[in-house]
Amino acid sequence: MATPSCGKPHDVYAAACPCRDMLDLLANKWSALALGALEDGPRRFGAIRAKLEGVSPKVLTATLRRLEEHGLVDRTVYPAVPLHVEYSLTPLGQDACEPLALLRRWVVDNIDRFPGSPVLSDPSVSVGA
Amino acid sequence: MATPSCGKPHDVYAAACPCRDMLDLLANKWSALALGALEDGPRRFGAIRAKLEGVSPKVLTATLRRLEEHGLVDRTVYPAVPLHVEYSLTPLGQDACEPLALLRRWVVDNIDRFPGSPVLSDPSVSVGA
DNA sequence: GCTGCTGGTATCCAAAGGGAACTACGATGG
DNA sequence: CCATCGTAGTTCCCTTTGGATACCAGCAGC
Repeated sequence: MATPSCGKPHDVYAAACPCRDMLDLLANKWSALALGALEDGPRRFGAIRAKLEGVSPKVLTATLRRLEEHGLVDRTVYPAVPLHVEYSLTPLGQDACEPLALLRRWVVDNIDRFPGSPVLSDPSVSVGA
Repeated sequence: MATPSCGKPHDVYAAACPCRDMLDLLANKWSALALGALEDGPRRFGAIRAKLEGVSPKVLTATLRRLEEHGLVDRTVYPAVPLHVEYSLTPLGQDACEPLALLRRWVVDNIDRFPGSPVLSDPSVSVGA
């Protein structure tokens, strides 16, 4: 159990607990995807951008910087000729990937159960064809 | 493994996949907290609001409506005198709680590893005393 | 000197988040 | 009769974040 220095147990439901900020950081679409993109090893900005389809460079930069600030990713610049920047997970970031990977996976595995998926209501579409 | 009816595997990294929307819904601070607040059974609006310290009624309403729309929670109105509204998890919502609970728990368990936690840099505070 | 590659900023606009006050409803009660 | 309370929101306004597009810097090669 968390043994906080503040003398009371950490609780994501408490507004003042730093947990709240961490949850806000991790419980975020782009953070969850970006960390997942680094699971297989370091990646360059362009590669992450390509993997996270639809992310704008501004938002991706902001997301990565925020993750870096909180010690979840490392940013390494190789000042070679075409400039080369690599992002990688810190040990903490790797650990954080586990629950996020489970969440991403749960979504993928259960998406067809959601109402509103055009999928469910139309048996005529070729299933698994 | 997800066997999507669309013929190709679902992928949260694909911009066009409905998974993206689901991830956006679940990978959200207030959604994660609100679903967790309903894990122990139905709760009333006021109770949820009290548990999720710091949430404004506007945002809570929006969050719950969005979860309801996507079939994760049920909203039941008891038109008694003082008006009574209960929110509860659907089976899908209950399932979604598992990965979210793991995430919340990971945050609580690992918060002290984060740099920037005032905690780490000050051994004078009684840790686990 | 122009193009291309890489890794971003700058700019602008729309959407979401957040705080505080206000509404509707009927019971209760002075 | 009017005021007050409790519940569950809604409305307003402002700030923050997200998102799309355009542009910039440094250097290789042509």
